[in-house]
Amino acid sequence: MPRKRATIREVAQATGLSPAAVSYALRGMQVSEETMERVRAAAAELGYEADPIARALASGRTNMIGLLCGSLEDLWQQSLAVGISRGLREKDRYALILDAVGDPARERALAQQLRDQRVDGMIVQPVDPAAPFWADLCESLPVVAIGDSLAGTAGEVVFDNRRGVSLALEHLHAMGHRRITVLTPTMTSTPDRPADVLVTSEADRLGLDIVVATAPHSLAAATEAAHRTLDADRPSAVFCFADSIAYGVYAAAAELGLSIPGDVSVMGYDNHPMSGLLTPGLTTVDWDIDGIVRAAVRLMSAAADGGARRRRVVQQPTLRERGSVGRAPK
Amino acid sequence: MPRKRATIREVAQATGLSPAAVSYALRGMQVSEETMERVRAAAAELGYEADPIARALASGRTNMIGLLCGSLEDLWQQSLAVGISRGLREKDRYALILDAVGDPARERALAQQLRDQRVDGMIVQPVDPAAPFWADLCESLPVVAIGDSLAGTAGEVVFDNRRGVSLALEHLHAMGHRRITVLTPTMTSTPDRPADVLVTSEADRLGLDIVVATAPHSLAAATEAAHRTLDADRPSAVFCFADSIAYGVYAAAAELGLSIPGDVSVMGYDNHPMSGLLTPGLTTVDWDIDGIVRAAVRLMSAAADGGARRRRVVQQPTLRERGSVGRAPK
DNA sequence: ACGGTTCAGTGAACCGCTTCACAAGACAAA
DNA sequence: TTTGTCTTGTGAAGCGGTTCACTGAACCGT
Repeated sequence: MPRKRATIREVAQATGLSPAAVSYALRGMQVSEETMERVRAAAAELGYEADPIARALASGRTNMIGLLCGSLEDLWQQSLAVGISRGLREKDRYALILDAVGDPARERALAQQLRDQRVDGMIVQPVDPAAPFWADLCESLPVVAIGDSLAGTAGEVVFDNRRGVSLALEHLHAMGHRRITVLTPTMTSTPDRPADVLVTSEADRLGLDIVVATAPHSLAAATEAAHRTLDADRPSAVFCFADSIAYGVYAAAAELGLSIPGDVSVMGYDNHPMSGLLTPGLTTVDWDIDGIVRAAVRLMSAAADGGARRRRVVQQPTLRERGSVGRAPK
Repeated sequence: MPRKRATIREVAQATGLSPAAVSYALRGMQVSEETMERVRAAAAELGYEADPIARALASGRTNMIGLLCGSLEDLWQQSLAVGISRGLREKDRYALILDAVGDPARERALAQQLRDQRVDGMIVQPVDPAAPFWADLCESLPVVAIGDSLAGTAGEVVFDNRRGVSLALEHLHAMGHRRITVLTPTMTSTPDRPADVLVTSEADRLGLDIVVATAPHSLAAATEAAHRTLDADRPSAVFCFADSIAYGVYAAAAELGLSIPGDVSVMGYDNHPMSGLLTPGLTTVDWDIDGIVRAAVRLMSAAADGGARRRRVVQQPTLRERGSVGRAPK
């Protein structure tokens, strides 16, 4: 039978102090060393543990941070979420992890729900960074954006995608590839996606002939999408804007009996741990995931503690060459 | 500027009713259709949204379910967590995901914290199912255990590990393997782990010569552990008690220049989506992850809504043969 | 000895919602 | 008409903390 928890008033009773004094003492403010000790002892004695709900109601702070992911079907984003969740826990906060599954409408709804839930702040990987609601959101609570910038006041851990795309396309170019299909993550109705623009302009610069298509993150769905790409007018290389999608290409290639990189080269983006295990290893653009996690957690903690809110960390990618990109056939 | 949220009193004011009536109306109890309509309209008008914190304090229910994972370094468990989180969200609950990283002490601490956080229930993958605190916990809130049974009142989605182990070892036996190393997930100080017992007894039955060792879930660490195993007195097959660990064996084998299954056969356990993508594909014991997710969510929802608490779902495994287990060399 | 600061601690009003006990009116049964 | 039951709705007391305004005492320099 779960004995009812002790309340602050009981501790007050036990020490002969007022509830207010106990409240202050437990948070180490405004009281003498001696009282503090007395309160601590009594609290320990009674097994007192402050109720986070009551505390949240009174103080307006919940110790929870919303983590709004772009799409948790992406293994890399899963790792990111797990890492951030762990990082926040170390700072004594809880992460409320939600998944927008690449849908801007859902993203909007979840952001709203998270705010209603009274989180102290939000870490988001915006699906639709241009959506207008971000500005309002950023005003009502600290927000840290990962990947893309957000209008309004927000911390940012942005990726130098320009450079990432360069790295990838330049390597493909150097290996002689000219006809390339780019597979970017499917998102419901986001117009003018920055990734597309970047890829197109970079391809132009290099004189590449590219086709942009989309593919979902989940292995089964990505495989299907890749299948269509490879079936049709086959390019000499496929550049996937997420390693998860590249996995789909591997699967499709296997089904079609195509060899990588013999028949088609594959370039990834992320460098998920599994990418090195495939045969051949996936050549990909590496983003230091630990660095991203640390930066996001640090920015969020600072912001939630009332510190600086506007702060920008830029992540630089590196090319991780493995075996999936070969010389283009003549 | 985030306009202050409307409170229930303002809605009461607007409709000329008492706060109590509004409270009831919004939850569809005890009031006439007409008032209900009136309240709804006023609420919509004012943009009223009930404050979950205040509600939680007053009612004692938070709409949050704690999800205590054994080790999120395991990709399969990551998938599980993501799935459950999504499933709970569909039932209008939030998941608070925590990671025990295979440490019973940490598991205990986190369970405690989750309870302090006032979650309505917990879904756990017990690291140490025999720990005594589970009984108390199960008494104070609904608990659904995944994988292992828990003493005390709790819903359970248990795996027929006996059968899973049989499936794996029998297959290895059938393929002629006699000297087998079993790699089970590392956990800090759990004595008499059920998995070990199971494996040992099953191996005895089949007349297998097994060595049990442990390996962590993370790829890097698992690789190192696998390295040690393969370096030493090499078995003809390795049975990994988690696909994540098998991935480490693949990596180690590659480093050592060993071929799978030529030099060593590998058997997994879980069937993570990536397992089919490796070369050769990982032969593994498949647990229907969607089924597990659905069952866990269903049991938890029912229990948290005050329904049946004791309920047991048993999952049956199937063998998924791919190419990583070959005939043992003579 | 005196006004002016600190310091430690108190009371009471919240925070915004739920819920219990009860009341008033409508309606049916006796 | 009286009594009893049902339906709607009300008032007020919580839930368990935090925080603001304030008091008394001690301490300070002059």
